[in-house]
Amino acid sequence: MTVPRPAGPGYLADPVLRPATVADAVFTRLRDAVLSGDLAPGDPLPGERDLAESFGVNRHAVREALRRLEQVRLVAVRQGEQTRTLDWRRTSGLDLVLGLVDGDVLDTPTLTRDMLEMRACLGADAARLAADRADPAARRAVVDAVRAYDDAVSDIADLHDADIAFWRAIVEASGNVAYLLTFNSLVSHALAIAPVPSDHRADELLDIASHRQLADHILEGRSADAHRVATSLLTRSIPSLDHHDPVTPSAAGERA
Amino acid sequence: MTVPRPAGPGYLADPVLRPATVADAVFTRLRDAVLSGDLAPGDPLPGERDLAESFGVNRHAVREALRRLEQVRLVAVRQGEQTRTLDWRRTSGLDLVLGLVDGDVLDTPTLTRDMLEMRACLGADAARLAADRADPAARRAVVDAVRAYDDAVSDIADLHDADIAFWRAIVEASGNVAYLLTFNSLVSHALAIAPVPSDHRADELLDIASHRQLADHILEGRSADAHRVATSLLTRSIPSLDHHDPVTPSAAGERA
DNA sequence: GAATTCGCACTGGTCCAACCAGTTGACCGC
DNA sequence: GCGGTCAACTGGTTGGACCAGTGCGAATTC
Repeated sequence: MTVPRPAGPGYLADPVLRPATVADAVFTRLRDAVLSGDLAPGDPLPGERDLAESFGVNRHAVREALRRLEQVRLVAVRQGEQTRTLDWRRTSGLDLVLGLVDGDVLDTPTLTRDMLEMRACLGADAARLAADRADPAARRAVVDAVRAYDDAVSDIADLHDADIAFWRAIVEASGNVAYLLTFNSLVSHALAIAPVPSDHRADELLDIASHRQLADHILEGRSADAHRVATSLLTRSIPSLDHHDPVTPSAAGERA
Repeated sequence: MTVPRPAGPGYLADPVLRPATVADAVFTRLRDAVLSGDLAPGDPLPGERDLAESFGVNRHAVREALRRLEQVRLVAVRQGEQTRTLDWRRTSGLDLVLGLVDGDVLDTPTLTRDMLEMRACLGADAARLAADRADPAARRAVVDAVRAYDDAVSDIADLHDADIAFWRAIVEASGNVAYLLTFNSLVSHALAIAPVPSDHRADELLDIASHRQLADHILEGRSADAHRVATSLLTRSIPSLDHHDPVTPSAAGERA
C-alpha cells in the first residue's frame, strides 16, 4: 500500500514544479485532516510508527512531513509525548494558505476576497509610508517600475508581472520588512489564482494613468494623495460576495 | 564534533519550550547563514552528506532542517540538483521572523516598528470590516471581550492577554481569514518582545474608555468611527526611530 | 572537427533496522 | 495510602544501504 502522490507544492516561484515526494503526500494528507476538522484541535496524532505503517511509507518520510506541519504550526511535537493537533485559527500564519486551492479543504470561499482586502490595506499603507520616508533611490525605483509598466501593456501576462514589480518597489520603498514578507506570501498565493483575472482586475491593471499618478505622489512625498490613489486602485478587484454568511449554519452562536 | 544546541524555537504558544534538537540547531545555523548573507541568493548549499559531516550529525537531521528551510522558502531543493539559496526578501513570508530575536541576524532594527505598523494597519481595517459586516454573535463577542478587559486592569500581564483577546475578537468578527492568520504571526512574535512594554504601550493598554468606545462602534455598525478609534489606539506604540536610514550604506542605489 | 551519445559521478529521495531519550502509568513494596 | 521502580509507550538519532533524477565529460559517431 503506497500513498498516492499529489501535485507537488506549487509555491516555488522560479523552478519547474518539483515532483511530489512521499513526504509531500503525507504532509498534504495530514494538513488536510487538520484543516478539515477530521483532527480536532488538541487531538493526538497516531504515533510516527503507526502513521508510517498506515501510509505505507518509511518513518523518516512521516517525520519530515511532521516537521513541516510543525513549521506552519498545525501540530505540536514533543519528545516522549504524543504529537498534538493545534487550532490553526489561533496559531497558524498566512503561509498556511500557500499550496491550497481556493475552496479546497479550507472552508473559506472568501479566501481570495480576504487576500485582496489585505493587499488593498497593506498596499495603500505602504504607498503612504513610501511617500513619507523612502530614500531617493527607492523613490526612483518606483518611478522606473511604472515606466516599465508602459512597455508591458501589450500582453496581459507581462502586465501582471509588471504590476507585481511595481507594487514590490512601493513596498520596498516603504521600508517595512513585515509588509515586504507579507507581500511575498500574497504574491505566492496569487500565482495559484492568476490565470483567472476578472474584469475588475483588468480595470485595475489597465489604469495606467493612476499608476503613474501614484508613482508621482510617492516621488514628491504627497503621502495622503498616494494613499488615496493606491486605495482606489486596489479596491476595485475585491469581489462583494453578496454578504455571503459563513458556511457554519449557527455554530458562531455557540462561542458566547 | 557536535553542533551546539541553541534555545529551541520559541514560537510554540502553550507548551513548555521544547528542548532544542539536533535538527533545530542545523536549521538555525543554516537560516542565519542565509539571513546574514553568508549564503547569497542563488548560492548552492553543500550537499546533505557534506553538511552532515561538517556539523557532526546524521544526514537525516540535516534533511529535516532543510525541509523546514524549504517550508519558509529560504532554500529550494530538487532531486539531482544542488540545493540553492533563495532571496528571502522576495520569497519568504512573515513567519520567517518567528524565533528571531530582534536585531539578531536580520539586519533590521526596525523589525519591531514594522510589525507594530502592520498591526495598526490591519487592526484598524479589521475594526472597520467588523463594524460593517460582522454577524451579531461576533459583535457580542467583541463586547464580551472588552468587558473581560475591565477585570484585568490590576495586573499588566493580564491586561496584555485581555488586549490580545480583544483584538482577536475583532479580527474574528471581520471575517477575514488572512487578517486572522497574520494576527497569529504578529502575536507569536510579540511573545518574544512582550516583557518590555514601553510607556507608549502602557498608554494604549490603559485607555479603557477607547477600547469600550471601539467595541460600541463595532456593535452599532459605525465603521468609520471604529476605524478612527482603532487607529488612534494602535498608532501610539509605534516608535518613531528618528528616520533611521537602512543599514546598507548605499546599496539601495545599485538596483536601478 | 563537430555533433551526438553514453555513462559515470554527482545530487537529493527512500528505506531498513537499530538504539537513545524523555513521559507516562501501572505495579509492587513499604 | 504513599512512594519508588520499571516497563511500555512517545519522539530523537544514528548508520548504512540503495533508488532516482541531473549534469558533465569522455567516448563515439557522423
